[in-house]
Order: sequence, then structure tokens, then C-alpha cells
Amino acid sequence: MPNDSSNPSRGRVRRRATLADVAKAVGVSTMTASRAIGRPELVSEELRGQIEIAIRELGYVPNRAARALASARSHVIAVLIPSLSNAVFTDVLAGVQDAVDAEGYQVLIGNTRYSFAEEEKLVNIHLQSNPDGVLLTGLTQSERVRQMLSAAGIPTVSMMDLSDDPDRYSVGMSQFDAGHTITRHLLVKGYRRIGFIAAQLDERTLKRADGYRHALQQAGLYDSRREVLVSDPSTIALGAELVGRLMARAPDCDAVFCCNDDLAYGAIFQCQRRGIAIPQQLAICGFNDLPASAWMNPSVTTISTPRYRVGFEAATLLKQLICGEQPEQRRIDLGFTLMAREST
Amino acid sequence: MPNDSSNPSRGRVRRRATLADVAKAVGVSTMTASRAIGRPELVSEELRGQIEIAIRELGYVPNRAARALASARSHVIAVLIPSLSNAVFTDVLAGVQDAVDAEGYQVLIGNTRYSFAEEEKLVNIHLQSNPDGVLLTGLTQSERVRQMLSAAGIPTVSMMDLSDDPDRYSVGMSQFDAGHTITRHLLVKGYRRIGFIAAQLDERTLKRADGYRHALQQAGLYDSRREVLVSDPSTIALGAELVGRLMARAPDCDAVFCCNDDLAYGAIFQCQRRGIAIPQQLAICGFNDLPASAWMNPSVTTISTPRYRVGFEAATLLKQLICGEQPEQRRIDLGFTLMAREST
DNA sequence: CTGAAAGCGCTTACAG
DNA sequence: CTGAAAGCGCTTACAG
Repeated sequence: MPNDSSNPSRGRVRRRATLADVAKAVGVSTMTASRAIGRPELVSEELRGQIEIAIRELGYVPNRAARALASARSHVIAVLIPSLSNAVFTDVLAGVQDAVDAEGYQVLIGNTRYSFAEEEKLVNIHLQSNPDGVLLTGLTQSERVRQMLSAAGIPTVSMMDLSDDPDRYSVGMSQFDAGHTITRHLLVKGYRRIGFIAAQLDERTLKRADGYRHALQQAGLYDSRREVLVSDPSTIALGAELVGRLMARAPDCDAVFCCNDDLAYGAIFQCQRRGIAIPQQLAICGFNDLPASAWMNPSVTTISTPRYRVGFEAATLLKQLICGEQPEQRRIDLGFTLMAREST
Repeated sequence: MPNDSSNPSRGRVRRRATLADVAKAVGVSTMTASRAIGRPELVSEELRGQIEIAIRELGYVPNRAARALASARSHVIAVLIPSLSNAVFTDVLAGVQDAVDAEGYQVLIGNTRYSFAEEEKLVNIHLQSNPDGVLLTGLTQSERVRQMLSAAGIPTVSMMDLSDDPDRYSVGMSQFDAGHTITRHLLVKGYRRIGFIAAQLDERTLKRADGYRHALQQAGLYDSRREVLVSDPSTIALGAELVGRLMARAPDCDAVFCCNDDLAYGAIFQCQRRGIAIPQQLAICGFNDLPASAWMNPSVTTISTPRYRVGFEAATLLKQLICGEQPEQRRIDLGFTLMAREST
């Protein structure tokens, strides 16, 4: 007799209370106890009250695994982001959580580290949890990931970018347009020899690069010598290094578009150390509008991206899909805002 | 006949393959198929090979819920951190992931937002997943949280601070000592009217404050007018504001210890805007050594904290506890490092 | 090295 | 509004 189930509240080897314990305590079937939790409106007020009391007294905590197994609905949403150290994606995550929290969904976070192979592993692992839906970052995934996801028949929404594929759902903004816009801003300000430094070289960065190139080509000012692209992870230290490389390659640059704010901060710090006046000798702009951008000296011109809202709206859309609703749009463009500041 | 289970690979309504499907395809019992996955050394090489092939062909993905239910082990580790937007805790998380990834544990992340009430909710929710272990941030939890955790009988490790309680496991560093050390550094440098600004006022911040006070009292230089403490979340903007408030209250301050780097950055940016020379007119130091600290102009004196290692070692310790091993120490002190830079 | 039986803790139809 | 039965997809002893 391993546990004293006749008296769970005082048994020695007190195993965790189950629904059956709750039901027995009240003198109802487990069905009724189950309903009192899941669909309380179907249970008489009296019983519901007693069941609630029993739950509290026994310290009953539902077993998610059992529920998932029986109901074939996990109430799990998997979110795949490329980085946790980049504030952009923790903001996205915050939006996802806020959209989904109240509904009792559990968010499974996967950090792909910008690697398709990692993403593949994570999808496979997360599929073991039978997620009701998956949130992906970006539009590009490996073929196997697409296969696994479609084989699983799970609704999926892509974040941060916009897809033209009528079979896909996406919430984000045009990375190309944003890159184009900030480059145009530099041109309008009168800069003519505009460089570009970029790291990581993920899909979104490359689209910003395209926007940059297109704007300069339109103006007849594109010069590939002014580009420094490396695939290393983006950091302040790397920004400092890359602006140095750029100035070595093309010392006549009068402005630099950094593919994100971290790089821009590094570039600014480096210029300050070298006595290069910003923006007088060199204008510098970033991308994302992280909190420091408004406060740096000089304050940093950048593109403000709606990442919290991306997470929120993507999760909202996913919830609709999970519930079988037909969403109004498959593609939600949340736009971006140019923040013109002192650094340009 | 809803699904063509006799031919799962070509059935119309193709439901997800189960272990039974794999077993049937090979002509073995589900037991053997199960073993081929979980303890392959117990299965003959031949069968193992066939089973592996069947798994691949059927696209079999194990059902975590079923496994958890049957085995009473979830392979889930819950991690509670107070913030996702603070790089300190994403670093901790990275350490946890790296320590635990290979073992097939799934990490459930809970963001308490520095709220005991939220923490309570999260513990309750995560307990539904039957975690094998829980990682907590800090030493202070609500009474209910402690109750729930001990009732569940789940091993727990506290991160970021050190506990004297012989019943608890903790991995971190002495927040008091670190606060004391950096204040001593200011004293040794010759500063005499040292202010303190702090936000959030969580447990760790308050211990740093105690370290600051103690150092100044020892030197006979403590003056409560020089403290500005607010419970708002810590941001660069708040640092800018608080240094302003401090200078209004105690204009003769010659140094400021900011309870973290974000606040220090804001203070520095603010001083720069007001034409206050750092460190000549006012020395400023922070806490944590975030990446920008080494690059700012002036570079920022701060305390480097071993947060990645905290996550890694805490998770490693937790794994031991989960496996029933007796760890060598209940309390792992990872220390900290003073980074003396230009701002002081 | 392999398998038949039982059961983990829920929920889903289906009755009444 | 309530309940008896069956089953979700695995794994745990226990045999052999």
C-alpha cells in the first residue's frame, strides 16, 4: 500500500492529487469535475462550488500531459526566433506572450541562433509537444522544416517580414522598403558617398541591403566598394571594427548605414575615439531604434520597427487559425518609422 | 473508416504516425520499438536498424505528452526569470540552454516581470507540466510558491544570489560584496561624496545598496541624501532622470554608483548633455558589464557578473538533483570582477 | 533480447 | 445537468 489514497490530505506518501481525487472528495464523477474546470457553465452552481473547494484543499494541479493526450490539443504555441540576446526578438516575444497569455496557451521558445540546422532540430523537438500552432521568424526555412510543418498540419505564421506567397501567413514590414527609406533620407540630407556595414547577413539584413543598393542606384551613386558585409553575429564591438574597415577601404565615405543599431553604436564609439565628428565628418545611422538610440550623443538616426506589435499581431492571427477562423488578411503590414536624429 | 491505417504512408486522412505504426511496420511489439528509441542497447542491432528506417519512413515523431504521462518524467525544466528585456537574464538563459540542451530537456521559460504574484501564477502553470526541476531567480519567493514547490517535491535551484539556508541550492555571487567592492573602488580613487541611484528595487539591487551603505559607513561618509531609489523598471531614460534628481538633491556629489549599467548609460548621456565632464566633475559607475560598457566614451567602470555561468552551473546542479545525485555543494559562489575603466 | 498486460490522468462522444 | 465507457500514445514492471 504505497500511498494512503483514502486520505490524501494527510497521507504519508502524498502523491499528487488527480481529478479522480477531486471527484471522489465531492462525490461526483471525474467527468463532472473535469467539466467544472473546463466548461463550468455546464455544471450546477452547487457542485461547481464544492469542486472548486476540493481543488483548493487538495492542491489539485491539472496534468497537462494527460489533458493534451486525451484532448489532442496541447495549448502549446511554439515560437522560433533567431536570437535571445537581440532586443528585437525579446520584444517580439513580449508581444506574443501578451497576446496569448490569458488564453492559457503555453509558449515554447526556440532559439535558432540564425541557423537553419538548429531550426530544423527545434521544429522536430517542438513537434513532439504537438503544438497547436507555430510562429516562425522570417520567410526562409529549410525544405525539411516546411515538410515537417505541413505534414503536421499545424497552422504557421511568419514574423518580421511580408510574404507574397498566397499560401502563407505573415506579419511584419517590408525590410527592403525600410532600407530604401533610410538610404533616401541620407541622400535627401545631401550625403553622396554612403557606405553600408552589415553583420549576420540573415534574410532581413540582405533585404535592407537591397533597399540601400536600389536607392543609391536610382541616384546613380552606388559603389560596391562602400559595402562591408560579414556573417559574424552583430555586436557593438563588430560595429567598431567594421566602420574601421570601411574607412580603410573607402576613406571618402560621408555617411554609413549600419544594418542595425548595435553596429551603429559600435561605429559611433569608434569614430569618437578616432576623433571623427558625427555627423559633420561622417553621418551614421542604424536600424531598429533600440532604447539607447534616442539617448546616445549624438542621438542616432534609425528606423523604428514595430516588433512588439509584430509578436502580438502574429500571435493573434495564429490564435484565429488555431480556432479555425478565417482571418481577414494573410499578410499584415505593420510598417516602420524613420527616426531622424542628430547622427545624420 | 476515418483513416486508412493499413497504409499510413499513402492514406488520405493521414494521421500522425504512432509508435504502434512503427512497430507494425517492422513486425515487432510497441515495447521493442519504444526500447529502440529510449534504450537502443537493449535491442538487437538488426531490429534496431529496421525500426530506425520505419521511423524515418513514417515520419514518426514521439508524443511527448504520452511519454510524460506514462513515465512520470516530463523532461521539462522550468526557469523563472524576472525579465526578458534585461540582457542579464537572457545570458542566464543561454547558459541554462547550453547546459541542458543535449540531454533532451525542454526548457519552459517564465517571465515573472519582477512580480511575486506573476511568479506564483507561473509556478502554478508550469507545475501543470510536471517539470522535473525548477530554476528560480533570487532567494525570495512568496510563501505560496515555496509551498507549491515543496508539495510538488521538485528539485529547485536559486540563481544569481547565494543562500545561507542549508535546505536550499543556490548558484550566484554575493550581491552585497559586489556593491561593497565597487563603492570601495570609488573611495580608493578618492571620491568622497558618492551617490547611489537605483531602480526596480528587487532583492539583488537592495543588497547592492546595502554593500554601498556599508562601505560608506565604514569610511564615515554615508549620507542618505545621496540616495535616489525608485521602484520603476530600470531603463536608460530612467538613469538620465535619476541622475538629474540626484544632482538636484545633492549637487556636491563627486561620484555616482548606478545599480546597473542601463542606469549608468542614461546617467552618462544626461551628464554629457548638461556638459558635466565624466569623471572629472562626476564619476559614474554601473553594474553587470553589459557589452556597451567597454565601448562607451568614456568607457564605464562596472562589476562584471558571471551570468552565463550562473545559468550553466545552476542547470548542471539541477540535473544532478533530478538524477538523484548528491551534489558536492549546495551553494556555488561564482564571484564577480571589478572592471575599472574611464568613467571613474 | 522480446512481448502481453496494465496503467499514467485526463477528455470525448454518447446516453440519460 | 450528470455519468459509465473507451481511449489518447506511450512506458513500467514482469515474464519468458
